[in-house]
Amino acid sequence: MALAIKVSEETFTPRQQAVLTAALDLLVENGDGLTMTAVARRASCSKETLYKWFGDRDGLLTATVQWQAAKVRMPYVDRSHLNTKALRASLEQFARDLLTTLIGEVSITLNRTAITHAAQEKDSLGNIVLENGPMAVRRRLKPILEAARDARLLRFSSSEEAYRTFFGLVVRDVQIRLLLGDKGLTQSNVESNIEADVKIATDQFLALYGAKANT
Amino acid sequence: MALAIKVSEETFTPRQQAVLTAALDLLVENGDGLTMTAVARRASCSKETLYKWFGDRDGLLTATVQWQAAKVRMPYVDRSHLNTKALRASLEQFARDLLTTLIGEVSITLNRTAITHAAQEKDSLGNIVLENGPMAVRRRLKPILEAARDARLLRFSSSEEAYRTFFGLVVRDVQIRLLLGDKGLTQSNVESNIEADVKIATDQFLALYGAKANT
DNA sequence: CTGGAACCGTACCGTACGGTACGCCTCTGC
DNA sequence: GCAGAGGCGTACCGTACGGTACGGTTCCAG
Repeated sequence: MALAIKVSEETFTPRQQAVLTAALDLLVENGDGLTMTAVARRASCSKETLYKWFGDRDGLLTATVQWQAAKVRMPYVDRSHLNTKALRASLEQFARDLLTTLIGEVSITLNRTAITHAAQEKDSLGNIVLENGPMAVRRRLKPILEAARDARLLRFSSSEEAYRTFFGLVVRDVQIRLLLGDKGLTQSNVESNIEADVKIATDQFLALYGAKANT
Repeated sequence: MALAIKVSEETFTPRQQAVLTAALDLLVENGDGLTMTAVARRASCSKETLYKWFGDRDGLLTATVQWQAAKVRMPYVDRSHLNTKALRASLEQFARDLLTTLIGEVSITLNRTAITHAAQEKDSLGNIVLENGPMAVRRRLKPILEAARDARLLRFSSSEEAYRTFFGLVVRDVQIRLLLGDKGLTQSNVESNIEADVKIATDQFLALYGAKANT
């Protein structure tokens, strides 16, 4: 419902961004404890303003998720002169950014919110998160993989399969465990192992798809 | 906070199971549309009975998740005479069961419910799902991997790392996409590819950890 | 100075839902 | 046959929250 907000083009005023920040903070702190009253109080604005700007609760939620999800950064990779070393570095950078992002509280919150939403025939939030998460990775990674294949650095028949393998090797069971609130997997705990995990995943990926002897 | 229901030992009466079935159905259909009134109506019982049996809404939810999650089946594997072929078959069976389970509507619903719950400092449901999902796989898979290592069929330094790699290779981005409600990934769509995906994942795992030449 | 737009704060309304109470029925043990 | 337990259906209560209305304040344009 609400207004179909196209945040992609729309620029939120600083005041509106402050409101969205408040909303996100509440989401992170409280999960779905996001009530309009709470947001209004936190942002020191009136509920009427919230409804005027965002239409309804769903609109506010959508704007918040959209606005935050768009902030996810993906590494740019120079595709012009790929060699074994540069490819490895690029892959490691991808893995590092992916892991760093998805163990962050913001990512966990956004994913949880979108999944909760998806549990009610509403897929809009899910699509936003998908588009800025896995699909963004795929869009950015595939061209690199294909360039590497053209440069005879990688071998695979389906770049889709290669991308999914990379994703699986990097993410493993980390994301689902974090989403489920696994206590044995604190954020700092994972964080300290990122570098090692990045290296393992990249090694494994190159072992599977590398054209030459691995490593 | 309800009664601490220990479903693990407790046997639900058929009538109670009928109620839990109704609750699960509502969860599957409606996500969080699970209201006490709806369950009572669907199960043709009184709300008073629900509260008597399950304490409160959370208790009913917990019982439902617990009861269903415990139904997840994991393949038993004969560890006595492992050889290359048997190992491959076992791994494929694991991959097949894992994929089949987690693309099912019940699994998706339980995971979504638990994640929604985890978004509110409540980790009980998350722990139940974790314990019967990823952790159950780990418990069952690790001994096999270690037996295979002892039999010189696999090589790895950490069975934990090997398990996680297997999990990642099998699950890839399928689960998160389903949880987020990705429309490009219908259940039947994935289902028809299970066999191929199982084979790919197993091949890849053996390529990485197999002691001899791969395949 | 004045009119109006934007917005804050708060009070208010309607509803949905968790939880309780109660009357009535059915089935079982004595 | 009868008492009591278990359970169904429904009415009811309290509250939390989405959404609206409105008075008061600030700020700007003319």
